Amino acid sequence: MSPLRAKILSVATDLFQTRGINSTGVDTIVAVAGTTKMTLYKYFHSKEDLILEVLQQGHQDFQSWLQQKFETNTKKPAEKLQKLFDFIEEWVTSPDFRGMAFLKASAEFPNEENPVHRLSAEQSRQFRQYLASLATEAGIQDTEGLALQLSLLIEGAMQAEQMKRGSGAVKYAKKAAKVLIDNALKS
Amino acid sequence: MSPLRAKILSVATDLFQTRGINSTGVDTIVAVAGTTKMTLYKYFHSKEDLILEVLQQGHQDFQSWLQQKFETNTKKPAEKLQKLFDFIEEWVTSPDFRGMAFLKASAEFPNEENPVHRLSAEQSRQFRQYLASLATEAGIQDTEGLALQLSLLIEGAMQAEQMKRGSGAVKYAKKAAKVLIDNALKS
DNA sequence: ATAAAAATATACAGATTTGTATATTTATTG
DNA sequence: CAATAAATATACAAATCTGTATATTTTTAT
Repeated sequence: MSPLRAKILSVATDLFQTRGINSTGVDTIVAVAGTTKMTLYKYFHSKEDLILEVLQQGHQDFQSWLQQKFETNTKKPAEKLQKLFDFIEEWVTSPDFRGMAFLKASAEFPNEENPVHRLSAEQSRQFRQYLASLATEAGIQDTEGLALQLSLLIEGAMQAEQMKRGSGAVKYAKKAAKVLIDNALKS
Repeated sequence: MSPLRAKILSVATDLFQTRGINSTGVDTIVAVAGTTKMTLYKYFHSKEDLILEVLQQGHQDFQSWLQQKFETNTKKPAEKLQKLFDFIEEWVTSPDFRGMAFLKASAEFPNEENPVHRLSAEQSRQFRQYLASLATEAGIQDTEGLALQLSLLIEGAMQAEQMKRGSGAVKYAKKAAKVLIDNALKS
C-alpha cells in the first residue's frame, strides 16, 4: 500500500476517534495528513469508502493484536476466556484508547440500512463469534449464550471507558466474567 | 411549557434518535415540527442547548417510567434488582426503542470537555447510582461493584439492541444478572 | 375593537460540507 | 535526458449548516 494512502488512513482513524466521524471533514484529514483532497479521492472513492476502510483496518488490527497476544502467551483452552479479559484490559487502558470504533460508528449512523452501520454490526457479530469459539474450546455447553453475555460485558466496559477514562470498568467486567464462566462450566 | 416548544423537543428527540444528532439540521427539525427557525431559536438559545434539553428530557422520562413501573408492580426489595431487568426488557423491546440516548450522544461527541458528552457521562453515572441504591435495598455487600457490573450488562444490551433490532440481548443480560446477583448475595 | 404578544415567511450572512475541474510541479522510470 | 506517473495547488460548484435580521401575519388579552 502506498505510504500516502496509509498516512491518510492513519490520520482519519485518529481524527474519527478523537473528534467523531461526522464532525471530521476531509479537508481536515488532508491538512493533518499533509496532502490534498485530490490525492485522498484518488485512493478513496468517497468519504464513506474511507470510513468503511478505517473501520475494517481498525477491526483487523484489534483481531491481529489479540491473536498475537494469545500466541505469545499460550494457555490452556480452559483459561483462554479468562485471559482474554486481561488482554482486553490492556487494550482498553492503553493511553491511545478512545472507544471501540464499531460501537461509536453505529451510533453516528443509526440507520440499519446504512453501509457503515451494517459493517459495524457485522464486526460486532464477528467478535461475538470469536468469543463463542473460545467458549467452545473451553468446553462450555451454551457457547452462544455465554459469548453473548461476555460480549455485553466487554462492549459495555469499552463504552464506559470511552465515556469516562479511568473508570475501571474492565476490572469489574473481568470479575463478572469469572463468575459467569465458572457458572457456565458447572452446567 | 408552550405546546410549540414541546413539539420541537419531541420532534428533535425522534430525529436525533433515527438520524443521529450531527446529521440532523435545525431546518429539518422545524420543518417536521411545522414551525420556523425563529420560533426554535426563541425557545432554545442554540442547537447545543436543544440537544442538552432533549437528553435531559429523555433521561427524565426513562427514570419516571421506571419509577412508575416499580410503584405499580414491586414489593420486596430483594426482588427489585431482578424485576428491573424485566422492565428494561420491556423498554428496549418497545418498537420505538432506537438506543439509549446518552450512549449514542457520547459517541457523537467524544471530547470529554464537550457539554453534551459531560451530560451523557453524568446520566450514565446517575443510572449506576440508582442501580447501587437498588443493590443496597437488596442487602448486597459490594453495592458499587455489582451496580457497575449490572450497568455493563444493561448498557451493553442496549447497545447491542440498537445495533441489531431483535437481537435478544436483554434476555441474556437478564440471565447473566441473575447469576451475578445470586453470587453477590452469597458473599 | 384595540393593543400587545406570538408566530410566521423570507431572505440572508458566513462558514462548512463533499466532490470535481484544471493546471502546475515533483518523482519515478525507461 | 525524456517520457510517464504521481502529487500538489487552487479554485470552484452545489449543497448544507447554524444563526440572525426584517417584515408580515396570526393569536391572545384587555
